[in-house]
Amino acid sequence: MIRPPERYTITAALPYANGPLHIGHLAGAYLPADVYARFLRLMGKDVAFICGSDEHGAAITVKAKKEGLQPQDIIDKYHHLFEETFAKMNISFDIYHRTSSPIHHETAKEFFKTLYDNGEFEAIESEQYFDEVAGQFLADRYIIGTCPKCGHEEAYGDQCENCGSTLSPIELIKPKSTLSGETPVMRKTTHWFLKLDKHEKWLREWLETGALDGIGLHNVDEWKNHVLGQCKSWLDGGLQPRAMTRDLDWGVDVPSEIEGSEGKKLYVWMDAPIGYISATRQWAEDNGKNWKDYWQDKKSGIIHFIGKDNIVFHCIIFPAILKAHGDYKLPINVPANQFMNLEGRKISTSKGWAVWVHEYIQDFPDQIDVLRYVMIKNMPEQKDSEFTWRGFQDANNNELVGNFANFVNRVLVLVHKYYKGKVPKVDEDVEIVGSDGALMPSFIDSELMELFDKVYELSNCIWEYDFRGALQWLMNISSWGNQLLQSNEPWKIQKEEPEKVKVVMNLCVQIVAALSIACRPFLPETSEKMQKMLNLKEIKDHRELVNIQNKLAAGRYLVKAGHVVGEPIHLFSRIPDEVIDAQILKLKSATSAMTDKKENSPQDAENNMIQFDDFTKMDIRTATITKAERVPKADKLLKLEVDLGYETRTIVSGIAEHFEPDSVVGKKVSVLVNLQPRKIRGVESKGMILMADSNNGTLGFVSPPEGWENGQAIR
RNA sequence: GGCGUGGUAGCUCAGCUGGUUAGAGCGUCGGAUUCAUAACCCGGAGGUCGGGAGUUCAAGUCUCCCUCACGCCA
Repeated sequence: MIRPPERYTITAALPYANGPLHIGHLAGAYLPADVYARFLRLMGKDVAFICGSDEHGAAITVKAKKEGLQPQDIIDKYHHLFEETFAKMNISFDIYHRTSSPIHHETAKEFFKTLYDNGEFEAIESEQYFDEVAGQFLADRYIIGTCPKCGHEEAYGDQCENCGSTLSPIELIKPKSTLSGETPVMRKTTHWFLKLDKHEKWLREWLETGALDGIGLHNVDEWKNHVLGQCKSWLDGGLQPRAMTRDLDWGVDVPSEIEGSEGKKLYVWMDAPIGYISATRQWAEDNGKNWKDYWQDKKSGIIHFIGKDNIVFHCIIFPAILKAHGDYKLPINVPANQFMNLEGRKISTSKGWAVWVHEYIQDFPDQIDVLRYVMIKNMPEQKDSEFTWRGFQDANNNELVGNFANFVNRVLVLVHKYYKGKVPKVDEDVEIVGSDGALMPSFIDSELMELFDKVYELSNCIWEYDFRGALQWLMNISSWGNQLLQSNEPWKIQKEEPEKVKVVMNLCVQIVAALSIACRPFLPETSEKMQKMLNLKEIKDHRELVNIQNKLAAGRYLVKAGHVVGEPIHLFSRIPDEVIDAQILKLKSATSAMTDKKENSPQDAENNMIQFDDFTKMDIRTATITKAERVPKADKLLKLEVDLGYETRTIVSGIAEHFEPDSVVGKKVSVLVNLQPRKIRGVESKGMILMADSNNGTLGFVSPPEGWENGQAIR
């Protein structure tokens, strides 16, 4: 018998700080972790919910180089974007930390040193490609060359995108460094390898039985199939020593006390998961807690929420590291989610096929809970799942508006109408119609038991990481409320049977009150609104769900008779077709823009030669912007008037996200004047303003020198 | 290529250790209703469970082969 923990350490995968978050990230790790953490708090548990930015590694250095920035600039940009995005999505981290912080470097180094001292490492020398111009060793993906299998000339060191075969850098014909363009040379390097093979035996026992040295630590039945399957597959293949260091210039240093540490950094899978620990330390320091309680105490349970691509690292490598250190507890579960697809295709950052969370927040600022709802409803818990904008619209309009918000609204409206907002006192012996229909008489106490059962079922689903199931119970409760109203029809019997109506309405108020707490793990903002609407005291996220279950089980009411509820407001509103159409359009134009960009990269420019005549066909003129206004219902478009000297004309330009209308009036610009006119959002655009596009998404006008006349030819 | 996970109604998904007419939500069709954001409520139609073979008195649920998707590894 394994005792449930008293204290929980909940971690969500550290997002890598080199690009924004999309909905797949939310559905995969952050929302399930948040639902669980919020639920645990409502169940009265001690919770540390930990996350932070993963800020090291070659990809960040390379991105910085490409954009002419420092790595620090990149990580700051994304760290702050992540922080803001999570805050707005109401992900309730106790701390959102970062691996570039001193406390993390210190913790990670200490960890490495301990493992080193414990003799867990083995130094192995190997040869790797080295870029002599850039002065560094090259990660596999920063080497390109000709694929030995299909002859594709731009295969990466780890994979050929043309034929899909996996490669090693040594196989590439004519390898080239993507950093300098030079041919790299082989050079010897030494790294420290974790002797994973040594840990195979106990890992197998632990993963297969949930026990370590015969002592049960967790129940394997609670682990997901695909997680165990993946781990078993690794174990069956035999574990090999694995490098825990890299030749990099951006990361946590190998402790200087160790001989040969110069230029070596910790491997990301040593670095990032320790980020969970260092974040906990920081949080404990800030809040007067003892961090060891959350990582080393028997009464604590560690749970890692991650996506399926991270399974072996969290179930094998990190546990091995923790055990090798000696002081740490192992996770009691790693409920990895699968992936979320978008409109029938895989989400792809490079192809622009994604819904960015920060953009959603901009486009739907008052509908944060709607995204949370739809993400949880379609959470890829057991298999890859699917997000569609139509599905999003349907779920909002039919389930959140039609079922949930509608029930809450009709209850409050009726309570105001019949009792001026005062919850009526009831005679418990008055019979009402049960939700099963006209022939099933019932009483309020048995219906309150029914409410208890439903809330209990919902809780149970969450304990089992079945968040979709839990969400269905939530909707089941409000649907049941709608049925109760429908079968009793207060609006028909209020005159003849006011006592019966009192019972029905009182019951419905209890249901709404229960919903306001039960919905909180999923829909925190809605919970808040409902509490205010009901005039109940603020939720402190401590034991509220336990309390209502106790009350209901004891046959007590959640809201007392005589309590006055506030005015009803609409919790959700319908989303019209146009809004959805616009999102679908945005998605499609983002992908095609991405494809265009790729085709027009400088490397490709040589292959896309045009003739001189092609150029002379273009009539480009100097001009001045005389008027500018936003195009209604279009985020990106400005309607401009430009003075060409010989005439003024209207041009619609997609620069509204970069410039305020007022700021562009008077600007000297270059205009392509003989472009085929086109109607954009109902406005005829005659010509195009030339813009310079930087890589980091800013635009600048291509302007003639100061004092130049309008209408002059540019050639 | 090897391994893992999955392929169930139009859509999104549940179906534990094999056992009565395979479930839910949404959509659809029909009906009823007006307290409510044309929301709600009731009812019907619709799957033989990716394909094939096998084990069994009995298979979506076990075995084998094939196939498709995704992931991990080489």
